[in-house]
Amino acid sequence: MTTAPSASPDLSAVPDAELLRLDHQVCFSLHAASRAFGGYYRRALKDLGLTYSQYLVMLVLWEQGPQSVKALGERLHLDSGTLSPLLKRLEGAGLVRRERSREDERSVVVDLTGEGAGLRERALSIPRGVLAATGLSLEEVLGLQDILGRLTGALGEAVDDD
Amino acid sequence: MTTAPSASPDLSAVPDAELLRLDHQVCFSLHAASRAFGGYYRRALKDLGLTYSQYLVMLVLWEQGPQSVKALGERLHLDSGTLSPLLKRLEGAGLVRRERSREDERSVVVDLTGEGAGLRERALSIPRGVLAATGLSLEEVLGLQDILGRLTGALGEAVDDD
DNA sequence: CACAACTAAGTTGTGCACAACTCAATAGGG
DNA sequence: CCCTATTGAGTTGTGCACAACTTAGTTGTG
Repeated sequence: MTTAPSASPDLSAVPDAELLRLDHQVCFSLHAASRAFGGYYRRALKDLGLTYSQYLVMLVLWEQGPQSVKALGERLHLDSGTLSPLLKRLEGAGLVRRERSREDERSVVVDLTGEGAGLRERALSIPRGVLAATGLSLEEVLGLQDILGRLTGALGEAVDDD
Repeated sequence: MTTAPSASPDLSAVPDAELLRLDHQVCFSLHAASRAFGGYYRRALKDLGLTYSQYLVMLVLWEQGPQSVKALGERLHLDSGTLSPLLKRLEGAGLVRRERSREDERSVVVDLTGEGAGLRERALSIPRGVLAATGLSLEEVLGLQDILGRLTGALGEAVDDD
């Protein structure tokens, strides 16, 4: 396959105004897709009494068991300002326990209660529905994940070295 | 090139538990990418005094001129509950004007002030930096947009017919 | 014309995301 | 050993997203 000329234009030759329009399209489509996902989950998770973000936390706990708030935050890219109140709500709902670590009193370990662990059974049917609702093939989903992962990594680095 | 067998497995043969893991990665990677984007823009837009969402609204106004809150909401997939306070803040910052339409007193038309229109010049340099920070080629960006657009559409429909 | 149905904005309440901060516990260097 | 720097959670304040609701204005129908 030869290089398609129109598919890899010299970026520096594209005028600012054109890029502003493109930017509109890109950040908008990402933002919109993320919120559309949120909307789907909001309905799917209503029965379980979970929000989208709470579901993400539960997924980590179901997969990887008890861990500190810090570890959860690293996996989910969230800080304590977001996690602390969220975990409090999960605790209030009886799904998790929070306990100060004995080895390091600064650390709080989050663990599933029996009810929290049991909720996993009811969550098992959700992903198939989501996958169907996306209308994407498995290949497309995997390709999407790959690009999104690289995007997140690159943007994170760009922010780090300010 | 022949079809790669592992790339299109029979989805119904994949166990629920496996999908719960995959699912984690899909919704999570989108969520994470969206927030990483937001983080980049937060810094890039600090000088302009805009948030990410305010920037999206300004992009629409720069491109398409004065329009009702409803029209803005349709373009951005946002409702008045989100837009009303956001527009109030933009008005407070002196970037937009809000005026009741004379033809239809229910409707409020949002228009750029001179200052708001002028801000576009300072925004012109942003997209090039973002594009560079993503580390993606223009083809990948366009492909991403395409998939995200279909995703949003499909999820929206899935939610509509509940 | 009257009045019921609908529509456009705005308000209220809940939850998430994140910056900036506090506080207590720990680790490390002199 | 002390004491300074760092770390882990949590709190506070701001803004976004959205459901549910209110209010005012418009449309359509009998």
